[in-house]
Amino acid sequence: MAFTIGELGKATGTKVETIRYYERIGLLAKPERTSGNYRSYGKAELGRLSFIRRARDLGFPLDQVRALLSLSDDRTRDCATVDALARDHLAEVERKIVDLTALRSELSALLDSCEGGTVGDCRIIEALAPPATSGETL
Amino acid sequence: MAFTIGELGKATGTKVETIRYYERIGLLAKPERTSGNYRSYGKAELGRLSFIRRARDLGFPLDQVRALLSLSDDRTRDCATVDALARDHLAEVERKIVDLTALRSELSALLDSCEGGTVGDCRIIEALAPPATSGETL
DNA sequence: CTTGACCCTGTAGTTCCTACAGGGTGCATA
DNA sequence: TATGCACCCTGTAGGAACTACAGGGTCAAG
Ligand SMILES: [Zn+2]
Ligand SMILES: [Zn+2]
Ligand SMILES: [Zn+2]
Ligand SMILES: [Zn+2]
Repeated sequence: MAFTIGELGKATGTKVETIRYYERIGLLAKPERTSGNYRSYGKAELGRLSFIRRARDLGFPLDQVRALLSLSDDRTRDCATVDALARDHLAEVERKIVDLTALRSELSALLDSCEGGTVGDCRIIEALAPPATSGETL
Repeated sequence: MAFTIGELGKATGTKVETIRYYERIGLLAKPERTSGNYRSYGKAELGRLSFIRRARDLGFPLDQVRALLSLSDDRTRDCATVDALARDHLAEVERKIVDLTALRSELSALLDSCEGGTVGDCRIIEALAPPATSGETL
């Protein structure tokens, strides 16, 4: 029924240092200690850390995880805030996908255009170098 | 013909602090100084900083930018190394797109499944909470 | 001559961990 | 009992790529 920090880590896929870090920043409460000053965790902490990890896996940053945790405490409240948080995060993920997709096109166009040869002829370098105002070496 | 740091920043879309940062980490050489100890830049620095910025905009991390810069110096060399760098980076971008796309599906499925109501019924919270081993509040 | 925009240095903060260094603790084994 | 060894403790620093002060100088205009 009681875990050491290492066991809690194994159970949740979290490194020991990360758990201590979460404690330091107040995301996890300070747990009880054994006589030998080891942290001692129970089911409640396991649940809380699992929650945190799943939210992190979904890409929520820690401050949003914090918000989700405190929202989830009051089960009678309207879930609109939770949903808004998730919607915001989804929008952010979508923005990143758009950005990266544009990047991918640029990069692959660059790669397609390079035909090998010397750096002097490489289209990738050429694309990076500033527009030739007059013909001299960088 | 000579720019202040602010002018160089405006010309390249770079914050002044970022330029000083690049200098500190050796990505830009220490420029000349005016009598009043202001940094003074010329065309060459403008070109180099533009190169850096474009590479950054394409998502290359600074150490790869550094590598690209030093590769671009020797224009007679084979461009295979440049191309390999770009290919690696493209692969990385593609990995991120895959990850984010999976994330997007998960998030939007979650959002679709929530029908409003209280936090107690919210599917988003439910999906984050650990599998109910017995029915108690977190 | 004063105001304001700009510049200088140096340091600390951001995000989310991760990695030591320099110690204790707990359990098995020889 | 001594000795490993795996694990735990605290506290601090690093890493990526900036960003933001604080506490000053400099320069051009009015
Ligand atoms: Zn987000
Ligand atoms: Zn090439
Ligand atoms: Zn990359
Ligand atoms: Zn909901």
